[in-house]
Amino acid sequence: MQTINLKTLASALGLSVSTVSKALQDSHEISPETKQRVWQLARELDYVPNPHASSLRRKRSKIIAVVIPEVADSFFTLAMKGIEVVAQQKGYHTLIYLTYESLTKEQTILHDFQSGRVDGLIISLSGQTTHIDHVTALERKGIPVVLFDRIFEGTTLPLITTNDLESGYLATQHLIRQQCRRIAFLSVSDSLSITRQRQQGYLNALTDSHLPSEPDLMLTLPAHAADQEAIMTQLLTGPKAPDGIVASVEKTAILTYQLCEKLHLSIPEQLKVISFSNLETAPLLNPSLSTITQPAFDMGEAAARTLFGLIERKSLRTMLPLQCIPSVLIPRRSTQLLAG
Amino acid sequence: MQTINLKTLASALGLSVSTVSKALQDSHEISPETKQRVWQLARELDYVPNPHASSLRRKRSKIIAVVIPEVADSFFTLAMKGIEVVAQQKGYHTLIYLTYESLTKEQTILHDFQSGRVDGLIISLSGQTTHIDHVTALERKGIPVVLFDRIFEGTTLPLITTNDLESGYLATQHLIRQQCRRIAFLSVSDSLSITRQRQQGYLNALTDSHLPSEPDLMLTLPAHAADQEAIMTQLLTGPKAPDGIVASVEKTAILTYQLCEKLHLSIPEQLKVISFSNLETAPLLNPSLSTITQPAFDMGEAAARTLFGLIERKSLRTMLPLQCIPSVLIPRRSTQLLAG
DNA sequence: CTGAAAGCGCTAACAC
DNA sequence: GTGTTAGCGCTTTCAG
Repeated sequence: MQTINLKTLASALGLSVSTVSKALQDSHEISPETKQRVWQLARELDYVPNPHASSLRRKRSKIIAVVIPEVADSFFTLAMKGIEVVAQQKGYHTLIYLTYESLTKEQTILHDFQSGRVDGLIISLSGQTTHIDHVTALERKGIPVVLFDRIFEGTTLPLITTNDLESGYLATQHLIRQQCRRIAFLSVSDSLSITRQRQQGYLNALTDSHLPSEPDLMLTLPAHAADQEAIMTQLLTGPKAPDGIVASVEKTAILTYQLCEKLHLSIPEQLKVISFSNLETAPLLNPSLSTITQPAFDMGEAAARTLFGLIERKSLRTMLPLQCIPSVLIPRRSTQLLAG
Repeated sequence: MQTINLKTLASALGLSVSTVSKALQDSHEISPETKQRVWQLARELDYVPNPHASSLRRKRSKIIAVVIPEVADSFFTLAMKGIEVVAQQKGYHTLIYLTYESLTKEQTILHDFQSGRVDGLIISLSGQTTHIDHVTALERKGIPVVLFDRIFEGTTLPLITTNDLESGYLATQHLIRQQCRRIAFLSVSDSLSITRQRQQGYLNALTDSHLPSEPDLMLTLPAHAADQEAIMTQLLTGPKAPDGIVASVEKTAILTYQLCEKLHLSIPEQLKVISFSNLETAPLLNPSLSTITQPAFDMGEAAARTLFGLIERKSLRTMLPLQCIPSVLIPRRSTQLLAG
């Protein structure tokens, strides 16, 4: 089976390659009749243009890259979908990369993009990422980048976030109103801006309610599952155990639930829990989990739209305002105040 | 900033382009000294090869495509991760496409791959897909394809599945042993082979236990959420309501839970539920959900390994045996038999 | 061991 | 309105 390309079409039609090329692109310089002939034959022979040749020549690939730390989290799954919807609509293809929270991997992946492999990048930073030289390097090479969710503070790159500081505040305030007095804050990385924001919100809420902040109650869990469990057990069973938990990451809330079951601690009686989460099953958990629900899909969509904005009219690279799409607090049974 | 390519390197080193190219590929025809010089300069100037040029010339792209119906399901999220791990390890890039259960979209996406955009494809078919001409067309053009999870019966394409028939049987048998007598089977598509397999397992189990199969108890839910709810409510509140449910798709189990809460039906007292699912939170639901847990990650990994096997030694395209990775039944409270 | 040359398939000046 | 030409950046014969 001979692969069919512009040359095939051209000679079959007695036209030049360039005429066929222009006809297929519906160029105004080609007569309607010729276009018709070209289109028809192309359809008959099922011509599919070679994207590598086109990308090489045009110096743009119609491909974007999405780089995220993990996918086992409902947030990223939803965000990815938001991105994919827009990309498909725009006729772009989407390369996906997971960094597994590793800065090295992130750097390697991004470095490759110097080559012109992709026309733009949407990235949520790894938990290890403490500087973004590898990201700004791309920007400088003219490859548009949009940071979303796990952004980096103090950069002029376009950012899509949610109101992490405020949400951290509201989550904590909610627990305080439910009469918690010893509130723990759980995270998995302390280098991330979203974690710091959420934690700052937590601290602000404590301050505003004249509650002390105790370092022992602010836990950054290690990567390894066994260690996580040990540390958490220590927290929950210690003499100064908390009566409320703000889980800044879905995973830590799940861990809390698991341990509470194991340790026979009852939620919300002995411990109230609220989590940043997009779990569809949050209302169905035992007990149903109070959440700060992030607009994951919308954030993905916004990131993609912003990126295509930059790709399509690179010229006017005006400073884009930070786009902040608010999260919502949904109280459920896990933070319910019980009579008695 | 001038983009640096082979020509840049070559002239800077006083070598020819082809020598530099070969050196970078560590070809044996190049002297060690020359290689050293080339490598060093390449590193200094931060040379990154242009993949489009390379793909065009070599006629392979080092890119694979993953086409799946949805991503909002924990199965596909995990499977994707399994694929990505292998791809990254093999130095391949991964394009991701969602079909949103649409055959048309699936066809459009696959048609584009005729162009040589990707070196191989891993696909789980859309719910609408009733023939796979568009898939075999790729195979015939020499592009390896692996079907996973939602496969098509009666094809010689390599297949990665789990034991759907047996699992359907076991799930149903489990409910029967828990003294259910009117067991419903919920699905979202009846054209899919996995659905048919699971349903056949369900039917076999009924037969083996001398229970009648009632058409009214086999529900294929429509795509639209509102309709789903109406139909399910009718099922659950009707005069011939079931006392057990086999949910062949995670989504339908979640729906069942939601409606039971709304309708004040208690699980497992009035209704027992078991679901095909990979929900991490299944043990934490209220009540904890009995599941048939599919080896999602392993299936993704197996699919990717199989694909790379085909890509890397296309020649020996021996008939690959169907790979079946078994699921496991995990009984939890939602099917518990209660005293009294 | 190194280099010259051809060309992958497509696009974009620039002629005519 | 159509064709000619010259590459995009890389790989790969084939000479030397």
